[in-house]
Amino acid sequence: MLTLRQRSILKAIVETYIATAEPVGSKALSGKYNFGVSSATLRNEMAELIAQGYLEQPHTSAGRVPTHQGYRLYVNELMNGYSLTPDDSAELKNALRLKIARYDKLTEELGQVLSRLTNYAAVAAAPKLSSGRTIRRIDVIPCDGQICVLLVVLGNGVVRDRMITVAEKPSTAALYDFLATVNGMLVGLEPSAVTVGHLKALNEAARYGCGDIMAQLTDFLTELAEASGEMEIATAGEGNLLSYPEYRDPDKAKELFGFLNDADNVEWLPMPGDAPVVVRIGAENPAGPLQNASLMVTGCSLGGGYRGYLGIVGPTRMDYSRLAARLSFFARGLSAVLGEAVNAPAEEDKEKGDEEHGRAREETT
Amino acid sequence: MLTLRQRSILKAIVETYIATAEPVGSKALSGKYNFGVSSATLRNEMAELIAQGYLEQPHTSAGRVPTHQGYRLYVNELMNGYSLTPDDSAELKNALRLKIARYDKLTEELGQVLSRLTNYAAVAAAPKLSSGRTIRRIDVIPCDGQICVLLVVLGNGVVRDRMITVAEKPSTAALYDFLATVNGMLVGLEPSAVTVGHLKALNEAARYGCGDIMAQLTDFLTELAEASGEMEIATAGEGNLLSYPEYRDPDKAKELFGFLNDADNVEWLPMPGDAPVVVRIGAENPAGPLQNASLMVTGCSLGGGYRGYLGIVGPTRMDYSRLAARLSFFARGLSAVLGEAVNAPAEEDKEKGDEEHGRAREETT
DNA sequence: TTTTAGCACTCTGTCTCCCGGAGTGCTAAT
DNA sequence: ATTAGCACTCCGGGAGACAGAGTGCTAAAA
Repeated sequence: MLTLRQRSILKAIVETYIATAEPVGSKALSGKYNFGVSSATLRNEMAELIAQGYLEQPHTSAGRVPTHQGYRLYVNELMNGYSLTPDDSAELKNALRLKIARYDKLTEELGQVLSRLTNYAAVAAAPKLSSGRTIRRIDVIPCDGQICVLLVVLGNGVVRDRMITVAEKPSTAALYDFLATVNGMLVGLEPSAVTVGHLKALNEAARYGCGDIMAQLTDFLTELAEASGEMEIATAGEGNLLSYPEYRDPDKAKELFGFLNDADNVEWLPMPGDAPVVVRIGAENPAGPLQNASLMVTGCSLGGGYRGYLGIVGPTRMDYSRLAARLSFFARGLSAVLGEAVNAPAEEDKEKGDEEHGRAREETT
Repeated sequence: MLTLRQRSILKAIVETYIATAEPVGSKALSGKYNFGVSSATLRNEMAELIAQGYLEQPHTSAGRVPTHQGYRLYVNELMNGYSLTPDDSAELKNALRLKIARYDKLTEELGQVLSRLTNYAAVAAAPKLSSGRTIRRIDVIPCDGQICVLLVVLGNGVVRDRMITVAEKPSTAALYDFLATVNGMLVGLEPSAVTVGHLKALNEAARYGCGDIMAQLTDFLTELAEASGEMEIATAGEGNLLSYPEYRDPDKAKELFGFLNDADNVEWLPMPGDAPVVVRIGAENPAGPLQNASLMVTGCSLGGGYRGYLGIVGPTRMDYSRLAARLSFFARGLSAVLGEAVNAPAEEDKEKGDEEHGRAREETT
């Protein structure tokens, strides 16, 4: 229902608005781009675009601003795939040399890197470590005094530990027996698959001063089981948003900051299955404070079949094309690095697809 | 050199300025407090306070604002010890029921709690886990495929782990021998005390396919040794600052945010030995972006002889008295909880000193 | 029928001016 | 030493003026 010319006008408007943050008028537009038509014609076309809901006017006699719908059309059909410049990809690749020594700080570190890379607020999410992994080994290591360490090693090299205190230390032999029993029964199960029956049986085996340990192990396993399937989410770089005129009002900024920092709430983060990059523009977001912000999210493989998610939060007036390209490139690079850490595959197909990272998949509406 | 009356006038000015964020004039002051003197006299005294550097005027014919020096005197000598209300202490105690299941997220979680509790930006610092602890046990746990997990258990129940990949898996027996040798040689040492000699000797012992593991263990130990003595630092709740008029200018806010989030830099955080609460006001801070902010820091015991630090960052116009009280109470409570987790002492002396948390120790100048 | 030129109109943002209010410094009287 | 009084200063907010950018509409041109 939009003519070709209308589409290219919309595209031009979105792009200049993204660049300037100011309503764009017909004259300025016809000066910058060369449509071969006069500003009057542009005005007529813009009027039509307003009628169809792609643009709006802050007030009569102001320039035009894209609506959510306008951005959406832009993202879905209009915007160019962005070619990363050599500088871009060098920068991104460089950022990928991050240390992932500590798996449990992965989300935080990724968030920080990503926010620095994009100059927006970033979000990173990964399944909690125990999620869906089977128990490989349970161990108890006595330390100083009454302290012991409980260790649960899960699939893919994930280790969870917990410090406990015991009333009295079991003998080495008793501990050995205890561990043999426990491991015999629980290895191979997921924490969530440990039943009351298992625990009861183990409790009986836990004589000779291991009862105390058993109780705390039960707690620990329960906790691991409960964390299964949950996502851990970290945000970073909120401060970057203060640069953008949209967030110069500290109250707005504060609202969004507060929302992003409320780590308990993950509902707002889409977790795309296979779309390269999911974009949610303004009102498309379910959560209130995001309704005048935009969110871009992409998934990445964390190795071992686990998926993490990387995203960017910013004003609706975002450089979607460029950011989608960077986000997607970064996520793919990360997948390669993490996949490599686990599966050690050959990796040198990185160069081949640099151009076509830019196209974002439309959000299912 | 200040008369008693001047001191109480300064006190009144600081307190009303803290409450209102607006320059306080002689008339308003004489209306609110009852000094038994007229506003003219107040003016004379205020002029003297300006001459001595405790106050300043944004411009002629405006009210007065405390200088850093004024705040300093207030904090050192003028302010009342703040009595926590029952609500206060209930709230604080409640916050102490936080989960400290994951020692390695301690700083982040504490920072978040503290910022929520105070409505300022908060900072928490703790020594990196490996700092100064001896090796209790080293273990290697084979997982799926070529993945193994390297475990190093340190004193006080601190566990560090690392995922590694090996070219080929050693046999169970070889691994057993290898671990026996490694543990025999390294247990009881601090990671930083492991010498090249040790490693060389171990390398020779690492036959039967364990060479790969040994190399990665060496890396890991080196890393642990290097982290010794370093502090880990986390900030949280920067967004809270946006509420205060001092940070309504997004550029100011951004500068401070950026600074606080630069985790590499810890120079700016004082780590008091025994002072209840250290206060650094404005220009007393070494770091640029903090020079028009204030910082309150207190230490707390993390158990096992380790000390962490908790702090608050905000505008110089802070409610020092109240915050010092809360900070100190929180830190003491935390010390009790963490001390208990490690040493399990009796703890019920908590109630006794609620009144005198408020007095902050002067910064050594 | 589509495009364009022209024109009158509207709205914003900025600048200036103005004024009330709060506060000061000084002087003279208490 | 204190106070009352007074003239002066400065900020902040509101009213008015104005330039600039942009619009909608109409009538002419293609």
